Amino acid sequence: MKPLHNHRAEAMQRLFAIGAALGPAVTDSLATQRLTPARIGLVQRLHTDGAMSQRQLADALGCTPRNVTGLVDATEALGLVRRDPHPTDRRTTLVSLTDAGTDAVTAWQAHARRVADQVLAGLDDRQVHDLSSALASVLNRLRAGYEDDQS
Amino acid sequence: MKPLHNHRAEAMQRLFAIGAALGPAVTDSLATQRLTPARIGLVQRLHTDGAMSQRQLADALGCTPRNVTGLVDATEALGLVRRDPHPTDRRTTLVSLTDAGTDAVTAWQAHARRVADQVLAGLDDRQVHDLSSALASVLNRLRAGYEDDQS
DNA sequence: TATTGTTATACTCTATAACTATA
DNA sequence: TATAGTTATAGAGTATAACAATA
Repeated sequence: MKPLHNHRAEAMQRLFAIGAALGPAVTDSLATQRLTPARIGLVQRLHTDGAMSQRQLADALGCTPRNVTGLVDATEALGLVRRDPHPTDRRTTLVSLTDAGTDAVTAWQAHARRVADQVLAGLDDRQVHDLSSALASVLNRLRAGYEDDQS
Repeated sequence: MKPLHNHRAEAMQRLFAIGAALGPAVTDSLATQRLTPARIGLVQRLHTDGAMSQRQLADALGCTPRNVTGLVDATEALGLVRRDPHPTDRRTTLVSLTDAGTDAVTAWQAHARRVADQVLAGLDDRQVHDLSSALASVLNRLRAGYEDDQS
């Protein structure tokens, strides 16, 4: 029996639990605005990377073009994004943020930051620093090793 | 401008990223068995806490009784769980794991442990220990502060 | 009258496949 | 022939509300 391994299992359990709790802690507040995680993801992507075609959105979000159609339909109905024709390619639809969409992103990011401050309030600066570098290592492993698993 | 706050924002971004990546890293492997996160959650709960009524399952999983009906229908069709009449209360249905259900849980936990070993491989024991205690603090904040947000 | 689990209905996210318009 | 976005269809998770059987 290796006690070291138990520590690792415990750390992973906590990572899982935080992952499961962190999303809802931030996204539950969106429900009143008829927003959802997938929709805020679309709007946020446009805020980060600027206007793009639906095809580019599908690639950026890692989903199908059909899914993008639905998400753009929903956020367009909410007045957060706008469809415009592409200047040269008449097949293509350009999706861009409206002013209301920009407001929604900034309000959501402010809320996420408040949650962050609250969640990390129990740690001093040194602990936050150590946590952050450990998480960076975990992230690298997760991203690097994940593709290998598929093969 | 407070640089300390940037460290905290960075740590939170990494927590979010890990939360978003960790789930799929473990649950994608279930798709071939027609299992899903919600279904494995039900089966795992029965493995942890033993047989219980659907009402108790709804409370334990934090969802509606209607949702439990669907999840039990699906996992029962897969042969992982079984519905039995309650010995005294004829309204109640007792849900319990089958042998195949137990096998599915242990196989899934073994897979999750392999992912854990891979993900934490970049950290030494001391770092794992520090990470784990920092995560415990974050978890406490998350669970304690979350209810306060609602009020 | 309250509780258990169901049917009925609806919304969201997601996917594949077939189709239209355009390149 | 290939690409962009759509309609058609489907499965999964989730919710509320109405209902039947039982307590």
